[in-house]
Parts: sequence; C-alpha cells; structure tokens
Amino acid sequence: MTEEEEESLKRKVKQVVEGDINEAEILRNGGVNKGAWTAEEDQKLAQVIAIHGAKRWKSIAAKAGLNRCGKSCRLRWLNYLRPNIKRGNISDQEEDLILRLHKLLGNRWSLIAGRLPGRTDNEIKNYWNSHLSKKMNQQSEKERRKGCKRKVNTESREEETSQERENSSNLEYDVDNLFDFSNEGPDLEWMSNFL
DNA sequence: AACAACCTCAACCGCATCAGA
DNA sequence: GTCTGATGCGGTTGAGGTTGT
Repeated sequence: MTEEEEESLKRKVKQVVEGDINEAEILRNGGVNKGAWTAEEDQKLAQVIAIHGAKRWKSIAAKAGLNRCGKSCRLRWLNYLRPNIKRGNISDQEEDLILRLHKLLGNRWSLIAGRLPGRTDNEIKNYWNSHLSKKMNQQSEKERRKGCKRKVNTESREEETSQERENSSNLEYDVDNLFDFSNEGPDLEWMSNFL
C-alpha cells in the first residue's frame, strides 16, 4: 500500500470513528446519504458486489443496507473500489495517449479511459481539466503568437493549406466503429500502432 | 501564524440511451 | 409502439489540501 493510499484510508477510518455519518443530514436528504463515502460503506458495498455482482445498483444499495442511491454506489465502485484501479501518477506515456485520444475524440472520456487500463473516465476528465487543458491553452497561445509572426509570408502558403484542410476534412471516419474494443485486450499496443 | 487564492479530485446532477415489460 | 426503470456519460460543484503573501 502506498503512502497516499494509507493516508486516505486513515482519513476514512477517522470519519467513521468520529461519527461523520450525520443522521440528521441523511434525514434532510430524504433518507438518502450523500457526500463522502466511509470505509464502512465501502466495505459493505464491496461485500455485496462480491456476492451479487456489479449490476442492479438499486438493489445492491438496498442489500448493502446503505442509504445511498444506486447511481452513487455504481460511481463509487467504478471510480474507487473496483479491482485493478491505478491511482495517481499518470505516466508520460499515458499523458501522451490522453492528449492524442482527446485530439481524436474530444471529451469522450469513457472511450479514452477504455484505452488506459486501470484508469477511470472520471480520473481522466479530472486530469484533463486540471492539467492538460491548461497545457493545451498554453500551447495554442504559443502557436497563435508564432502565427502572428509568420503572417507576412503566409499569403502564398494560404492556398496550399486550405487545400490540405479540405483534403483532411474529407478524411472522415466513424469514431464509434474505430473504437469498437470488444475483441481486444487491455494493452496499449493497438493504440501506439494506430497513432 | 493567519489568511486568501488556487488546485485537486470525489461525488453529485441532469440528460441520453438502453432494455425489458 | 410506448412506457418505465436502470445504466452510462459528461459537466459541474464543493470540500479539503496546498501554496503564496
């Protein structure tokens, strides 16, 4: 267990010990508990999923005796409790892949996450919003500035590039077909070959 | 030391889509 | 064909942590 994981576990245990599950709060939310999950809730949820599988989330919530909606349980499982989840430290290779895939797919986080084993769509979305979007903005700002400098000699090049743009826009492909992963393993080979 | 500003990320919300009755 | 509940997805929020002044 990494230090990071250990710290987060300690925090959760503290929440339970200190009784952060506030019953008045639960009642205010119409009997549904909201907010941070406790270690106890995680444990209950994991146990029920181990027995009944990760489907019918509403009944999972009920079976686990959690005052949570099914959606909340599903999210918790997918983003946190599911086995083989990698946490933190997105590698350079992964970052590069995210950038390329985002260029290709836009904000289709679940598709992007599908190509990064152990990563969740939520994590990638967060990573993009907090790290990469800034990076991209800086990059495009740089390019914009460069573009201004070069403006003088672009007149003749303009015709050429508009032709290129037209050609590339003709290069349409069905992203959903392209990303039919049903027969593939979780390795990155496919993508590196493709890109 | 105290406070503000900023950052990160877990969790929620609303909407779209799917599947079964 | 349509209704309804379940599921999936992307956008957004807010608590807690970190950094700067």
